[in-house]
Amino acid sequence: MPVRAALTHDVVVTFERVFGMLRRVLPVDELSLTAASTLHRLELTGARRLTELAGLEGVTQPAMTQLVSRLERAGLAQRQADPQDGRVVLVEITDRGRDVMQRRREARTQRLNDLIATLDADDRTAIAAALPALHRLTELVPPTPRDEQ
Amino acid sequence: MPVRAALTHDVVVTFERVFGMLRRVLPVDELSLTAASTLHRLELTGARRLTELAGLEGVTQPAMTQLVSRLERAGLAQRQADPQDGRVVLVEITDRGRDVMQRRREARTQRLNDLIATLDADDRTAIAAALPALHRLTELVPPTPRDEQ
DNA sequence: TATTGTTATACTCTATAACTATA
DNA sequence: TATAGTTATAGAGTATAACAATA
Repeated sequence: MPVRAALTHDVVVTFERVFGMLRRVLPVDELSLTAASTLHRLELTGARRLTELAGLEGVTQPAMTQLVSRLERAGLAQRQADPQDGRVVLVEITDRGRDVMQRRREARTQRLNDLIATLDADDRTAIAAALPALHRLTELVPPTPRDEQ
Repeated sequence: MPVRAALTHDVVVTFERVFGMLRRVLPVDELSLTAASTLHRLELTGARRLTELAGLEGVTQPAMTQLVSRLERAGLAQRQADPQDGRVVLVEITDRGRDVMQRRREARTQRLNDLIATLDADDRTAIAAALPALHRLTELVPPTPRDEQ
C-alpha cells in the first residue's frame, strides 16, 4: 500500500526531527533516558523484579543492576528482598524518586509550553487531535520483547 | 491559559511515551543519537566547521572532535582543511555515510510501518494530519542555542 | 591576544564473560 | 543443574581543563 508506506516514511522523518528538537530543548536533568523510563514504570506499576525491569527497558541484567545501584545511591529507588524467593531483588521507587519525576515533568512541560504557545490554533488543534492515536501507537509495542527469546 | 497548559502536559507525556516506544522498537544500529543527527545535518547542508557542528548539536568542542574521529574511523565522515583559514577543520559526510543513513531510514521505516499498519484509519489520519504541525514545532527551536552564549 | 581544534583526564552508561547465591 | 543477581572488564560518549597551532 503506497499511501501507508509514504505516511510511515513521513512519520519516521518527523519523529526524528521531534527527537532532535526535544534533545536540544529539554535538559536531561541528571536522569538518563533509561533511568527516567525505569522510574516512570516503577511509578505506574509499583515494585518489579530486577530482571523483569531489564527486559522491559531493553537493557541487559548487569546494566540494570548498575542502574538500580545508581538510583539507590541517589535515593530515587530502593531494593527489597522477595520473601518468596531469596534470589529475587524487588525494586521500587522512593518518595524522593516520585518528587524528582514530578519536577522533571513540570520543567519539561514549561519548556515545551513556550514553543507550543507560538504555534497557531490550527496546528495546536492538529497536535491535540493526534495525541490519542499516538498513545495507541505506543501501546502496540509488545511490552516485554526479551521475554520471548 | 489553562487549555494550552493542559495540552502541553499531554504533549509531554505522549512524546515521552513515543520516545520510549521508539527506543525499544528502533535499533540504534551502531549510531548514537548525536552521531545520527550530525550525519543527517551533514547530508542536508554539506561540509561544516567542527565548532559549528558542536554548537548545532549542543555538545562541547572536544566531544565533537571525538565524535568526528569516530565517524572518520568508521568511514562515515572525513575532515578537510579550510584553504582560507589554517585553524579550521571542515567536516563532510562520505558516500558510505550517505549509504548508512539511507539504510538506517529504510530499516526504521519498515519497523514503524508494521506498527502503524495496525492502527485504524482514523488514527492514521489523525497522525498524518499532525505531521505538518509537528514539523513546524521543530522549526521553532533556535538552531544554534550555544552561539549566543 | 583571540580563535580553532586536540589532548588529558574523569565519569556515566552500556555490553559480554565470569562469578556467587539460591532454588 | 537452572535461575537471579553481582562483579570484572572494556568501550562509547560526554564534560572540564590544559595545551598547540594559527590568525
